[in-house]
Amino acid sequence: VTSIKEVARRAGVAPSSVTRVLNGHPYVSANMAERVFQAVNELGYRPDLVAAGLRRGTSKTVGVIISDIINPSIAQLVDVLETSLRSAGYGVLLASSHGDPKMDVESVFLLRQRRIDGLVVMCVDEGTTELHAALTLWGGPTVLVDRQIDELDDASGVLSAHRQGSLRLASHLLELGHRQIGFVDGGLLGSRYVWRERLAGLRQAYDDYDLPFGSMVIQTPRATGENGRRATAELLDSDAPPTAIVVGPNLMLSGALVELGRRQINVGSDIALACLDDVPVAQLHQPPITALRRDIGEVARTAASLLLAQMTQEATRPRTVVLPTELHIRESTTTFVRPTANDRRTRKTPSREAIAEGLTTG
Amino acid sequence: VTSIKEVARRAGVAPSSVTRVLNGHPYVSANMAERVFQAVNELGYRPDLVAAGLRRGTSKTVGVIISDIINPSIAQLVDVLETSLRSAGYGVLLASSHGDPKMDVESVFLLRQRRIDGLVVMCVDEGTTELHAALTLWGGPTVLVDRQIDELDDASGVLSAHRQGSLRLASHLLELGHRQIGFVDGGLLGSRYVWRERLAGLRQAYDDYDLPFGSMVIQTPRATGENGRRATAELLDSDAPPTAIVVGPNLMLSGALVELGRRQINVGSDIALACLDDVPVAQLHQPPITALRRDIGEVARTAASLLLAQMTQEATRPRTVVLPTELHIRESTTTFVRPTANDRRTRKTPSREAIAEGLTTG
DNA sequence: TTGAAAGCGCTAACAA
DNA sequence: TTGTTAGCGCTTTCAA
Repeated sequence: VTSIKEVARRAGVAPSSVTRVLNGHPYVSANMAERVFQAVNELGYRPDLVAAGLRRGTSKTVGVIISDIINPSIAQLVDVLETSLRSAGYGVLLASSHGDPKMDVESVFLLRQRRIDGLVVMCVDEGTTELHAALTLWGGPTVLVDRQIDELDDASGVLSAHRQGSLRLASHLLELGHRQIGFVDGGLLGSRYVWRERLAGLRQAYDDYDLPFGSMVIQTPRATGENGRRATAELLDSDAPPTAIVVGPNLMLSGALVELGRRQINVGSDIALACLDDVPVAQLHQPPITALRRDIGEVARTAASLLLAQMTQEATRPRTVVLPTELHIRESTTTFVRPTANDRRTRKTPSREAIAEGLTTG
Repeated sequence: VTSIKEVARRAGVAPSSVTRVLNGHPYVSANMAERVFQAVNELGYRPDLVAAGLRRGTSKTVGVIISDIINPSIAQLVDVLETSLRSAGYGVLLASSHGDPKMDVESVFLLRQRRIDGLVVMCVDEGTTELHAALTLWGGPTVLVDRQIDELDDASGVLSAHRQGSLRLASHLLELGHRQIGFVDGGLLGSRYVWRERLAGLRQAYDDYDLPFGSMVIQTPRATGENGRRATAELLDSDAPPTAIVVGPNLMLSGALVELGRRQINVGSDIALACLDDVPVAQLHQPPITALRRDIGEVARTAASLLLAQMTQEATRPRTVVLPTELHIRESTTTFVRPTANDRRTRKTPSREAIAEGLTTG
């Protein structure tokens, strides 16, 4: 309500001088600075960032496109992202697509209309040409999180090494003698990149052991508890039920645990179970559940810093950073009586790091 | 990048005419409208909402202050809120406090600087005078969700009938013969209103049955799985261990289940268990867990519509709406062998609706 | 070191 | 029915 003019009038100076004082212009007399500060305090003046942005050509606002905030991992990402960006003076404009790829596209347009300085993309489907077109049209600083768009060459990216993680987890299970691995994840509405990489790692593990691909893979549209439960039931009811199950995080894991509980199948002793994200429940569960861990906070902080670099430094080239995934082996897979002990074999290639990616690429 | 001037030039009209066409001004010739639309399409023009907002004095943006988006209930609220507001043409600026009441206050100032048209408050601590001062200074359309600030008389509110729900749940347990009820919730960093009301309902239930208050109440600072587990352990290790446990949602519930599992205490047969929110796990669990349900989507939609009413209709008085809570009784409480059958008694007042609040108040 | 003036992109009042 | 003009609140030349 109080504008810069009122402050100027009260301090007996010109509006431009108020700006100079507040923005730390080098040439201001101590006398004027003091008068301005006093007026500012008396009036409780806070500059209008929208007006300033219009003039400066920068809004100090970042758009964040998310597929579905109900997913706790995404919620955490948004949380840390907001913290990092806020401390750099940026506000976060949120656009959720609720699992609808069309909203991904519309969000890009809407955020662009709001003059965002940068964009973080955690969309539903990064594979549509409409989205590629919209992002190209936008053309500003962009970071893709756990998504890959080859058609977009001037965007930064933060990826987790899902393929490597999946490979390690599957190798762990194959090493223990498992041959039938059930694989349940909510991939249809979510990142294509993550799904593709996880599956590739799984395939590679069988390949490394010179075994035929023995996984039954179920991809659910949404990562809900009911879908997790149903997919688990489907696995258990199949002709060749798995001796080990790998399941997506959060509600999917809960759903799987519920179905196993109903059938009185004990995790660890009757079946091996592992989770694709190291969520709290995995650690709390008795027995503790083997899981892949990635540092979501670091993913978010990296995304923020890549974006800030692009927004503040003109010359910054977009970069893609791949962050590591760790396998945390716990009792849910280690206490299992070896299912096919007579068929033990070792990896044909000695190094399990064969496909390890470099941690950063230009 | 393309401004209204370029559109005007291409269409051979004045900029103001472009505005008129795009904003549906009544007096525009079909001829001009067509030329403008064509130019708009050719250039892919989308008006700059920031500039329009500066001129109009309205930003079509709403600020949302949240305590912690990690909480799935809050995530869902934000999700539905965003949907409702977006379809009314508003963008959502998110400000998370990460459990720090000071950030609540700072967020109000920051959002104000960004010229928001309205504010949704789901802050960490609605009880500080600093926040009251900041909100009063802001003075625009405001909706408090599950929070109550008496000092603020021109804000709308959406509340859930937590007291009534808690009363019903506790009555249900007392009716079954339980006398020692363990009560675990993460209230310290979160809404004072919710905590206060839930506790009041619990107290009232004992009162209605003319029984001495027999609950052991544990308030954890954050609603984490580990805190839920630890509080449950504390209850079970106490001198008078409870025969029934009431626990907060999500991770708190998971934590409680874990601790009971570790001790081989079977839910339903060895102990009664109920949850303060009807989260998916409560329904999936075997046996299904008795829970209080509120429609979070409706809470969010109500908040959105109250805010929209205040933002669009000048004369709208702020309102507070109380939405119902339902008790869903499931096997986790009904299969329990009555713990103190020799001490059965009925409620002294016949109506359990004694404290039922009216569903809406001015 | 400070003030006056112009302008960011849009819209609304006024004039034609 | 349409064009011209002024101005939202701020910042940035330019001039003093």
